[in-house]
Amino acid sequence: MARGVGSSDGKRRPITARELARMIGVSQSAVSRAFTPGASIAAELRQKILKFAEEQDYHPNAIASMLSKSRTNIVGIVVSDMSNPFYPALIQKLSQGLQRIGLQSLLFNITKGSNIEEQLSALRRYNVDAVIVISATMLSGATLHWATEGRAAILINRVVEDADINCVCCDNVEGARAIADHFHELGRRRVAYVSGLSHTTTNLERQNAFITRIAELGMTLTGRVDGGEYSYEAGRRAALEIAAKNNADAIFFANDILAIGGIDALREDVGKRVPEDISVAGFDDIPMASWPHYALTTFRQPLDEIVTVVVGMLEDGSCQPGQPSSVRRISGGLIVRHSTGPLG
Amino acid sequence: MARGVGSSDGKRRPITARELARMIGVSQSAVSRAFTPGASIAAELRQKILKFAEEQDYHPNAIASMLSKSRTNIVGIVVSDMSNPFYPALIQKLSQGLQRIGLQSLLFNITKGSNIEEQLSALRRYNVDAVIVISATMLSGATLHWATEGRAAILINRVVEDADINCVCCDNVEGARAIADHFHELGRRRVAYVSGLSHTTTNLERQNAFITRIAELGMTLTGRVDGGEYSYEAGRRAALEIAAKNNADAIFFANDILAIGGIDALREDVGKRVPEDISVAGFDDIPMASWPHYALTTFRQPLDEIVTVVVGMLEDGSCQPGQPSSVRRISGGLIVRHSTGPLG
DNA sequence: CTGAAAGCGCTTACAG
DNA sequence: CTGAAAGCGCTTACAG
Repeated sequence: MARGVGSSDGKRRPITARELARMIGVSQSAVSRAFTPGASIAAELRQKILKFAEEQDYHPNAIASMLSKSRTNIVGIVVSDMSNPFYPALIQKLSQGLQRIGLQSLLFNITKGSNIEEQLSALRRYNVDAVIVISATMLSGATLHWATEGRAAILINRVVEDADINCVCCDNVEGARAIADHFHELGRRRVAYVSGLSHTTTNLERQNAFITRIAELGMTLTGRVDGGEYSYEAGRRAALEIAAKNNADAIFFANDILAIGGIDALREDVGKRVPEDISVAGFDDIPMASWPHYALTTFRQPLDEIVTVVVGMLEDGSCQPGQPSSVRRISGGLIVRHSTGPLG
Repeated sequence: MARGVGSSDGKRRPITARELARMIGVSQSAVSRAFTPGASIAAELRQKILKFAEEQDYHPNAIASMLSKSRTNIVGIVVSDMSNPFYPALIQKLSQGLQRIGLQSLLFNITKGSNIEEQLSALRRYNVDAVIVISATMLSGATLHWATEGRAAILINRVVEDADINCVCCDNVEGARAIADHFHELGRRRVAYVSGLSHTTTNLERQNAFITRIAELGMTLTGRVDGGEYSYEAGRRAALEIAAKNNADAIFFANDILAIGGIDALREDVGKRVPEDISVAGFDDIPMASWPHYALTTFRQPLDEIVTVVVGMLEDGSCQPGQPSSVRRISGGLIVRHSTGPLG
């Protein structure tokens, strides 16, 4: 076998509990108990052992612990698209939230094309305690089931109502309605909608709520384009398409990165003024949305609350396989900026 | 103990090698060998076992394997700042590169303020095979040594020449000189420099090379500001400071996200034209650098090559503790865009 | 090539 | 409260 990571040259083996126990003259069980909160061990013995451990730089081997407790304290985080700036922010907050309750994050970056089950096989072999799926797209229902069966699982920003699975999701209906209402108040009447991936639940919820609401308000849907992905480039292409075919005076993009691409296309490629000629709104409130050139009106996804709910479910065990699954909708908030100013 | 992730309710225990072996009527060793590439086992036996395994949905338990091989196939990735869009892109490519050679990524998101060694303690307890440190900042030399001692380690974009540690880094000197040369060709003569964190090696290299080069070229350094962090907001603040005090006709920002903030401040807050009044260049080539409003001239960090080199070092074992450490400089490339157009 | 057995370093009933 | 011992599910010399 090739050398490479893990070959043993140069690595000093760390000291074990048994060795430490022998040095102190206690049993190995005692050492284990000293490191187990709530274990039945005399306070002084624990102190003594911890002191020696410190001196000898002993740390319990987590791998051995995993094996005997059949619990890893590892959460698998399944992601597919870090190019949408919304995800890095979420992942960062999430992994920090998990760290706070003693859970580590094992990152699974799935890519289109290659065999996804193969990419996720480590999820099962490593016996992660829980799976958090952030990639709204990419995973079919079957793969999702396969990847999460028999273990705690939470989907973020993807909803599967029928299947027995936990979902934590921004309130897309609330958000899409808020955008529609906002367009209406601004006097916009010919609106268009741009989706990222039309079949995703995130999109369906936003799209249906938006279209329903504009109909209620007596506005016209002048165009609907599917970008094919949630990206800056897709937003540009979609905006061009809408500008070419429709006379929309407002566009709601399914998320911010699409909207930002859209604004650039409208201004740079088509020569439209945003917002004077056409209002643009997005969804998420990524950092770039507040950059002055875009000043994008958007519906904020409450990252902190989402993370709090997810971490809470992991902490209280309510996402365990035995438990009834739930769909948690987290309320967001409309952020009005310049991209939806008055007609000019 | 509280319920929570890992409590056993509802989880079916997966089948073990011993159970599978009994079903087939072979030894447990045989099952293990069937799953070990290169193990001495008859081809037919292996096929038979793999077939049964498939049927019974048996997968070797990676935790047990880790314990007996004392090798985890896990790489700890230490990150501190995912808000700079350069890092998500790097992490994504890196984790995919690692996955390709069978390594999983355990993410460590360290945060200012709290105890870093505590946050990194899992790095040791989990016995990761290797540590990749991406956070240029945050880690003191001592912490770095503590976190990586005795195991394979690679620093990305941070260089510690004296310590015995592996570094993979974009050629900052090449990049900073290229920017200086480019400013000079454009006829700019009064240049300023903005750092993110002045004490980081990344900054020192870029700054020193830049300042040295402009001196060689007979240009004047009219200002130097430290942003205090690599962020959009810091870039804005720094640009304002420079605009207020100096009459610079070009600014080199230590990275793109600073430069983008700088452009916005110059245009929105100070009313300067970029590039007609002042040229702006950055470093990294993040996606936003190519957005038309910024069209930022920058020095591209070759992400793919960096990842290739890192993965290669992990694969061939050259980053093992026993091996001599090395500093690998990866060559980048100047990307000229509109932000450094001719004087207007 | 194959199996029995020791061992990886913990946890945790069990008995005292 | 404490220790001896079985067990977590693999890997891998060792003997055949």
